[in-house]
Amino acid sequence: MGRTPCCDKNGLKKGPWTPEEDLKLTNYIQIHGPGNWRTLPRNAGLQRCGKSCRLRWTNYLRPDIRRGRFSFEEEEIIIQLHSILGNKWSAIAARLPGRTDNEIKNYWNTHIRKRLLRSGIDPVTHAPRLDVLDLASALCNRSLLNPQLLSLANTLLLLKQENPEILLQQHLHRNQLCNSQQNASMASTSAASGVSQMEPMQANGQGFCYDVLTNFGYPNSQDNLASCPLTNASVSQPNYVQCAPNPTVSPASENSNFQTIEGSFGSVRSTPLNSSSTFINTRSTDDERESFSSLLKFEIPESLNIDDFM
DNA sequence: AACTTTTACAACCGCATCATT
DNA sequence: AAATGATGCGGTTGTAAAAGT
Repeated sequence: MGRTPCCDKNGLKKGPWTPEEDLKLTNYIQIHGPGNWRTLPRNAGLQRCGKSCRLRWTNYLRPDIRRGRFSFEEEEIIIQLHSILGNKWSAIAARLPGRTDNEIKNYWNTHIRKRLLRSGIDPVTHAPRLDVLDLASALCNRSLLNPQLLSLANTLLLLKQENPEILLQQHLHRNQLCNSQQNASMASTSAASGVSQMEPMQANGQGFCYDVLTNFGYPNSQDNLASCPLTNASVSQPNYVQCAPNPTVSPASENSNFQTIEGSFGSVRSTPLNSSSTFINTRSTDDERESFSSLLKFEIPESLNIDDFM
């Protein structure tokens, strides 16, 4: 379909907005409300195109915008939502009141993405980066990863490419199991302590349950979120895969707090159900966030230039 | 102190989608 | 049904500030 430019660019100003322009736009919208962006700049006495006005308003001037740095809880939510929604910034922003899609997108690209990369997590798939990890392992001349995990991950990658339906079935089945496990866990925790530390993750009974399988399989599935507005409390930890510090496979009995991928996948660790989420969520500074990253069981050596893999 | 590089984020651009005629 | 307009979205760019040399 033919589509004309949103405005005649001749004579219209571009670039950063001045306080005077902001004032004009704000005053006009306070009186007439937002909308009619094509005619708004002329009526408001602005030498801008409507699109520019709309963006300035929605991304900066809107009174309900929550400015300032992102809290750790917000960051967690963003990571979790991104693992499911992908780069659907507006959908993510819709679940973070006061934050704009542009702001989230920028924050992702400048902070979160880099942090995930440093932690050996692929920011697109949210899965461990096998290329980096393999190389890191080789450089360090020691096995950082459970070889069975690497083998499993490779298998999953192949499965994803060749027959994604299998992973979907596994994923659906696993979510059911996961929910029941979480409910059971909450019940037992509550019974033992009287106060459940898991409660925030499961407050709505629809707690998230992400793992390697989920993210290898369907990072963009939106089904679970369509009718599920998130609160800080309803989001669990990111799906960092914890790898055994030594090459031997830890017996499941030693790590009962780790779920196993059922069926043929054996004892690969996944999202811890009752680990340190409470502890983590109390942290907020950059250094502290970095220390959270250090909780990961594998690390990328300094000698490895992550940028080469970006 | 001067210059260069990096970082952070506001703003722009082009395309997609929905609404209206 | 097709054409057009309005708005929204996501990728990308530009630039000021901060950090490094």
